Parts: sequence; structure tokens; C-alpha cells
Amino acid sequence: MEAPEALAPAWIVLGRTAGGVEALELDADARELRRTTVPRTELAAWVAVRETVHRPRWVWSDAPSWYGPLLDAGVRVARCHDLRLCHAILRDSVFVADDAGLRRVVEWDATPLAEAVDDDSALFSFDEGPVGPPDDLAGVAAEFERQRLAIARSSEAGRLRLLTAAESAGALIAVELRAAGLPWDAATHDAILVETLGERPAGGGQPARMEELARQVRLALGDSGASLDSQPKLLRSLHRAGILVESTSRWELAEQRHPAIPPLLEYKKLSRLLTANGWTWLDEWVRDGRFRPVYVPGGVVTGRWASSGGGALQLPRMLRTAVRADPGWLLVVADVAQLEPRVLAAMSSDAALADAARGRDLYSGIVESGIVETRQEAKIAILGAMYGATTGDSGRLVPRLRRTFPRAMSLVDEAARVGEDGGVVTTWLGRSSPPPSEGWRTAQSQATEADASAADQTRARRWARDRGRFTRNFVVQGTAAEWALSWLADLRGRLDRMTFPSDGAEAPRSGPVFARHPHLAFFLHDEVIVHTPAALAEEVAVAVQESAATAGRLLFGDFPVDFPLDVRISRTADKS
DNA sequence: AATTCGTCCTGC
DNA sequence: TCAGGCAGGACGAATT
Repeated sequence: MEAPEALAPAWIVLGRTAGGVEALELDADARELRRTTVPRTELAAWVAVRETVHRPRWVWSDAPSWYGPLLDAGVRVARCHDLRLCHAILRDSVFVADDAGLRRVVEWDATPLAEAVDDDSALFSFDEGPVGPPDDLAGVAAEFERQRLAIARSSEAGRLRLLTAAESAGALIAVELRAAGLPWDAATHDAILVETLGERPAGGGQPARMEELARQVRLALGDSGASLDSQPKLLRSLHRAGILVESTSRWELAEQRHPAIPPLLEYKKLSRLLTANGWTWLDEWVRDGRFRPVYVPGGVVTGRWASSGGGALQLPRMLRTAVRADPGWLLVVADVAQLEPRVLAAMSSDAALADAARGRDLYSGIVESGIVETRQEAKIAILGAMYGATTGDSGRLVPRLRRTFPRAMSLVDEAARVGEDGGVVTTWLGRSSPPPSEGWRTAQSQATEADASAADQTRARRWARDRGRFTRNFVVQGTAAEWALSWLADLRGRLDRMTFPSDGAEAPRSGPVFARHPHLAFFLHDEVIVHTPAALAEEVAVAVQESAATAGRLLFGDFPVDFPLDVRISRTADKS
């Protein structure tokens, strides 16, 4: 080999120069081994060799800008450290006491890359500041050293290592998900649209069924010119017809008894489908049989992913039959049952809640424990506990949970108290909530002064409770996101190790990089879809389960909580 | 004319 | 389906 084993790099830091790329190879203790300049055109091949020989952790400013082009060139890597994402975590984490100067470096507080990339004007504007983090080797290596030290000096170094590794794995997976795409059958989608909306109008105008429904509504209202697409105008038309609603929202309309209401509700439903996921969406987002949304790891304060473009977070259920595996391939669709309460049980060491959850539907387990009558009650009670409900059925049921699951409830109650007091809360692995805004703190301190008005005090209390609900949910939602990232990262590794049957299915349309392995095709909070050669589908289904168990052990050790999955093997991603 | 705000609906 | 957390996107209306 070209590099002697003794000099095998554990880390390779990449930075950009005018003509190409500079690489700094480091050993396991981050001591410098070599510096190399690589012409841009040779980067993919250079990376491929080192990946094959050494499997280093690639250290770069951000995964999309580095890994996107590498993947396009057919090169995958196993591990990376995404400095931009990890900076955001370490900057805010209360587990970082000695930050090695990390919090003083503002240039790494860049806007999420997807925003910068999507906004063409940012490329040409000079007054909006940097669109991305620093990218020269000196700047990148310095930030890496700060992050390395910040983690190493933390009393919770193990958790932060896990979190930064999981976050970085997520960064790779997000790029790969976009490159692979979700197999999408445009013909099925079109058939659903035609069946639901009616034929697509040739020369503009509305689909046939919507047109007919609109006619029925106008007839029933006795208002031939009624506008159904403008909320204020529709509201006025309804009032003129004697339908005295305060809004045009579905639940309020549904309470009314009037012949115009059923066709109006149906019209609104169809209108929603047409505008959000109609033919325009299909033309714009589905190419070559793939839906390729932009995933934004760490895009949500809690650590959940966001998405940008295509509405990947809101694929309507009725379109899931359009998600269709390539010929000879299958989809393995898996989601976790009640992830968040299970995570809560584990992080609070609440054995009673873990018992109620074990091996079955958690809500049924709570019913069996006797504190509520029905599964539905159990569900709204648990959701109320995690979201901070104080009124209604949910708020009424929460006190019962407090008696039966005191440890779990005190964890979320304490998180809410800290938030109301202006404090910071932290997930299991160390992602901390942002501190309260200046305006929030000002409102709180003003409300305690002698001349504070009743309105000031009311507002301050409301804002305090709002923030308490946020921090209450933050610890659970954020830790669930950490579990999900661990699940995903472990699964990715298992899928890569599976061998493609040589005489098996034809290559998928996902591109050459994904032609030889089952690969992740979709991820949303607690659900994954794997696109796999049919012969490997059973093996993939097992791997998905094993990865869930591994994620549980990785985060919570031996604490006896399980994470049962609903796993389906199918041509489509239909939910039964 | 361009940008921001508010409403509504989808997902977890 | 209301309450109670986190999102994205479309659209019309209001604002600049």
C-alpha cells in the first residue's frame, strides 16, 4: 500500500484552496501525519483510495458541499465529522464547560446550508454575510481542534462523542437519501389524482370533480359568484347564506347543518390535494421515477430533521401507494410504535412505564395498568403529558399518570419548570435548548417590578408557560431524534454490508452508487423506508429490527425498554 | 411590484 | 376534534 500501516490516518481533514483541495491526515490522537494537496479533478479517486484502505473519519465543513459531489462521482464514505452541525451542538450544550474557544468563533454559526443553496440571490449578494462556514484548511483544522478539545474535556465526553457521530452520520445519510431518492410511480400518482379530482383540465381551469363540487356549493348557498378559494370572501358568502361560522376551518364547518357544507368540505379536501401534491408538484419533484426532497439534518431546534422543498414531512397518506419499488426490488417500511413515551421511560428510568410499553402497544399497556378506561384515553393522556396540556380531557387525565409513572412525569415536569424559569434543558446525549430570547427575559423581569400592569403580568405568565411547554417537549422530542439517528446510522452500516445477489434483480434507477446494496430511501422522525433487491428484503427487515435494538442499548444501556417496530415488506409504502 | 403576515392543512 | 409540542408549503390579504 502507498501508506504504511503505522501512518494510517484516523482522521482526514479537508479544506478548499483556489486550485483544489488540501488534506491533513491525523492519527488517532490527532497528531499530524501528512499534508497533501489534491487537484480538484483527482479528489474523488484520492478519497476512494483512502476510504478503502483506512476508513478514516472525514472531517469537513459540511457534508452537502463535500459529500454531494463525491457521491455524484460514485464515491461513498462510511464516517465523517460535520463541523457545521457539530459546532451548533457543542456551542449550546451544557455538557461543554471548557469550550476551547469554540463559542467565540461566530463564523461557524452559519445559516443552514439548504437555505443558502436554495436562495440563488445569496450567491450574488454581498450584504448578507457568509453563506457557509469557512472552508480553508487552516480554518477547518482549527475548528476541528476546538471541537475535539471541547468534547474531550467534557465530563460527558462519551455522550457528546455519540451525539456528534450520530449527527454526522445523519449528514451523510441525508445526502445519500437525496441522491438515491424515493422510488415514485408517477403513473400511479396521476391515476390517484384523476380518480380523486377528475380529469386534468387541458387548458387551465379546475379539474372536473372540483368544478362540480364548486357548482353544488354555490347552488346551495344561492350565490352563483361565491369564491371558495379566498377565506375572507368565502366567510362573507357563508354569512350571507346564514351560516354563522367564525372561520372556514374544517372542524368548525363540520358542526354546521347546511346543504352547502358537505360539498364545501369535499371541495376543500380536493383543493388541498391539488395545490399541495397535484400535477404541478409531480412535474416539479418527481424525475426519473424518484422523489428527491432536500433533507436538513439538525434543521429543527430539538435535533429533528427538517426538509426544504417538496414537502417531504407531509406526504399525504393517500399518495403512499405511489411510492413503488423498482422491478425486482421491494420496499421495507418500518416505523417505531410510540417512540417518544418509550424514550421518556428510558431517560427517566421509569420501570413502570417501560413495563407498560414492553412488547406491545404502549397505550394498551397503560389501559391494562388500570388508570384509564380506553386506549384513546391513554393516548391523549400521554400526549398531554409530553406536550404540556393543562385543560380538556388530556389535562384532566395527566394527574393520573403522575401517580402511576412518577419518575417519567417528574422528568417532564421538571423540564417545564426549568423552561418557565428561563433555564436551559438538555437531551439525553447533550443537545441543549436555546436560551430564552432577550424579549422573553425582559418581559419576565418587567412583570416583577412594582409598576407592572396586570397585562404585563398576564403576558409574562403566558410566555413563561409557553416556554415551559417547549422545554418539556424538547427533552423528549430531542432524545427521540437522537435514538432515531442512532437507529438510522446503525442500519446504514448493516445495509452496506449486505451483498447483492450477482444474478439477481436489475439495477435500480437510483444510480450506480446504490445499485449494489439495499439503501435507505426515506426517513421521517420515526419511520424509514429501505429500497432493496427482493431477495434481500427479509434480511433487511431483520436488520431494521436489530438496529432498533442496538440504538436502544447504545443510548440507554441495559435499561429494560424495548422499541418494537411495525415492519412491512411490500411493493408500495401503503399504510394499512 | 415585492415582501411579509395570517390561515389552513398535512406530517410526526 | 379542542386542548398541548415540533415542522413545511400554498395561497390570499395586508403591508411596504
